[in-house]
Amino acid sequence: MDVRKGPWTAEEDSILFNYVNSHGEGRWNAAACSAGLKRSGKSCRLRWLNYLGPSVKRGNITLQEQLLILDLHFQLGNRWSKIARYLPGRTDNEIKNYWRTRVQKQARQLKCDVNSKEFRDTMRYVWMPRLFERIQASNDSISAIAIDSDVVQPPQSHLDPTHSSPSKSSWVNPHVASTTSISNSISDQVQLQVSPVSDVVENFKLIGTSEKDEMVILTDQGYDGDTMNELIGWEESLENGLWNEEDMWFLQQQFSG
DNA sequence: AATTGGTTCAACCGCCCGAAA
DNA sequence: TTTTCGGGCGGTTGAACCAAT
Repeated sequence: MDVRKGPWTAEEDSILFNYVNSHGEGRWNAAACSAGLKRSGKSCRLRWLNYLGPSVKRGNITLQEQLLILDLHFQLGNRWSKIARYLPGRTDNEIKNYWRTRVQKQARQLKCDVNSKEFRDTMRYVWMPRLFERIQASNDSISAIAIDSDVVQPPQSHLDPTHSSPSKSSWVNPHVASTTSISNSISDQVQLQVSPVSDVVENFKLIGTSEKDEMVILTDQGYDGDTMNELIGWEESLENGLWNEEDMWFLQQQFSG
């Protein structure tokens, strides 16, 4: 039998959307047949979970979400579906794509392995703290999230005419933190909306005060002068969103002395 | 205006696991 | 106990898009 592959049409989307809405999820092979879709059950499941599902959140990954992804990847590795559970509305596919297109790209530009100590330390002691600072400085601050902490992303879909753009501060699921065993991490700070106390954030506080001592922290992580120079001279990074001009200024303040 | 090279992301593939037959 | 099947997962691909030349 002929099974269609490739991009889904609006008509196929509509058929699957209506079918799942009236029959529920699961039994995807049977669903594909019953709905009259010339698609594999797998393809239907994927389309629903990654695109059509009412909880799928669209739009750019926020600073908070970036921070969560980095922190969770530290703890869980490439367990995309597990990471996705901490980011309501985001799919494992989306997170995996973010990691591959943004994070791995940074490693390539630094000419180091994404799993190397150098790169992991760069993330942990430079990139993540800067993200955290930017979150605090922006309107997306954690205090703002705390105000909205009881707001969970409402169901939405591109097929739903009432669909509105996601609220910037409504992605936090207050139920997640209570079910996670991950502790003392940024994910907890964000999920629980409490004041920052994690190791990473503590280190950031130290680094962020621009005191000379903090260079010790960084050099203790194994950076030599050349590596630091590469970091500082890494101006292409300005263009891809991970570092902004303020970041580069910050790095220069920290490392050029 | 056409071409080229890089980036993004939706979709597929292959493997694995657990439940049911 | 073995086989089959549905579903989940991580890795990979390729079309669409965009910016630079």
